[in-house]
Amino acid sequence: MKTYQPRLLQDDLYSIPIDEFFKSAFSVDCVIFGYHECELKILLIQRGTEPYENYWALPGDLVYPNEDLDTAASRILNDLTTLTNIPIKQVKTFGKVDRHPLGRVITIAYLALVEPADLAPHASSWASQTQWHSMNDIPQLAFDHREILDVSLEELKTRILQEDIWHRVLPEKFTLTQFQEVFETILGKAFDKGNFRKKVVKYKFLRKLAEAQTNVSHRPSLLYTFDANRFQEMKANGFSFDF
Amino acid sequence: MKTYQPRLLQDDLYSIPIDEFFKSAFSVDCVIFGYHECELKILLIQRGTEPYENYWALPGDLVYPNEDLDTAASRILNDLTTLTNIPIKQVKTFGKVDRHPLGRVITIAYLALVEPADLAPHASSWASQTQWHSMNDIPQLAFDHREILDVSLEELKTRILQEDIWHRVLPEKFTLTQFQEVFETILGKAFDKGNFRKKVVKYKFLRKLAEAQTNVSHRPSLLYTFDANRFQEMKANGFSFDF
DNA sequence: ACAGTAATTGTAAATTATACAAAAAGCTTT
DNA sequence: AAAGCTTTTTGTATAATTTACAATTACTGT
Repeated sequence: MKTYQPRLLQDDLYSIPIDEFFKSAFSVDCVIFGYHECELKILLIQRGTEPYENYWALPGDLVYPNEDLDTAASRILNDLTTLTNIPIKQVKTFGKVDRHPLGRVITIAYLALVEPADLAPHASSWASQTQWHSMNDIPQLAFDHREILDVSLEELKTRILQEDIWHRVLPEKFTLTQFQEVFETILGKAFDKGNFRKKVVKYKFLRKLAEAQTNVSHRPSLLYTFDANRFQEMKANGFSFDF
Repeated sequence: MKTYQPRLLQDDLYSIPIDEFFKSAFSVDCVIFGYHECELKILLIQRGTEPYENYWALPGDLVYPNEDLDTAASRILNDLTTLTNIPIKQVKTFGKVDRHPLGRVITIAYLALVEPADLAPHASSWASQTQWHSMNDIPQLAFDHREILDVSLEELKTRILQEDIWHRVLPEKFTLTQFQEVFETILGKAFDKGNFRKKVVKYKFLRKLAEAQTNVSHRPSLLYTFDANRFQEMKANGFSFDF
């Protein structure tokens, strides 16, 4: 039988039949955060089968033998939300030996931030249900999903400063207050309104429109749009918010 | 035969025997950067077997069935350098379907920064040789290792600002100029000496000693040590250099 | 018209960054 | 021993940015 000779070791102590190495699987777990009106949520499914039956869990699936990892992540997100073209990016791989009761399964976590209102209401024609949970009230989770969620939240805090993922959770035309609220909610801290506004306006990728809010019982706010091109240019030069 | 029913799909189109999923393997590739006197290097091995025989490659190995990912990374680093207790952290997982000619193998990249002089000279009792290469002169690499290296270099630039990995490439007692050179080399840009010094001194985790350099043909520099406790405290509060 | 509310603009003080220049402390050369 | 060379170390004047507020504005509802 052909054996796998570890390339880095000098003796034969650890010779293991190569087949033993090709008995693993990997899954992708999607950490799908939702933001709506100052609340951060997380999309969870309730498992319909063992192991961890009835537990809440991050939506995930095994990766098909001929499927790229990134493709698998997009597929799962799409199956679950019907959303397409959502940027979804790798966070980290979790690979403890005993993390999965059924065998050696490592999982690659992916992260996305979406607007919950964009989701097609998902009739659960299969056993497990899908539900948004507030980040302030997370049930016990299956596997090591709590750890994955914690790590991903930290990653979200980093990404929101570097990428334009906040764009997806705001309407096409938005106020600077709405913009500020996204950052306050996700980063978990408040900013001085006047100073925050001056800081972001000077970057020039938020473009002031001629329109204003209507039907608000106070001074109406001017509306802004996002100039994605300008942002990409700045990102290419290493731009990042320093909140 | 038992089949794996993808949890997220509503029909049976994709039912695949579950065995098909457990035919993958994963490897760990170590991106070991070395810094010495204003030069950044990378540790490569020359492969002694197919595929990619004779190509230079990042040192890596398949992960044993009962081995944690982090453990595998430390093992490989230790086999190669005899170094222990080096912090080595995950960068990213690379999982294109066709990245490995022998089957479905995804690889998890890990990163470390070490002082080349610390390495026990490694008699190559096995076919492939191990060698430091300047980052300015990288040969063609096996698999997708060039991409892995590029991503890891970017990650190194981020980590050097947030973690104390620079500590390992400096002697116990070092000058502020040496300290500055590490950052200049890795980030690839120069800083004003006076201003750089003032900025880092005010953080208080570099402690001035009563000693100075000797036998230098110019004003001798005062020596500093690193106060790791103070740094950890600051890191816990979100500290990061803003060079 | 007036009160209530949040948006927007303004500003003074404090802090930090930047670009240099000057002084200091060794060795080396004359 | 003095003068020169080199790099460290400290200083400084200016510009730029941050911060904490205050003042003003523009709507709705009474």
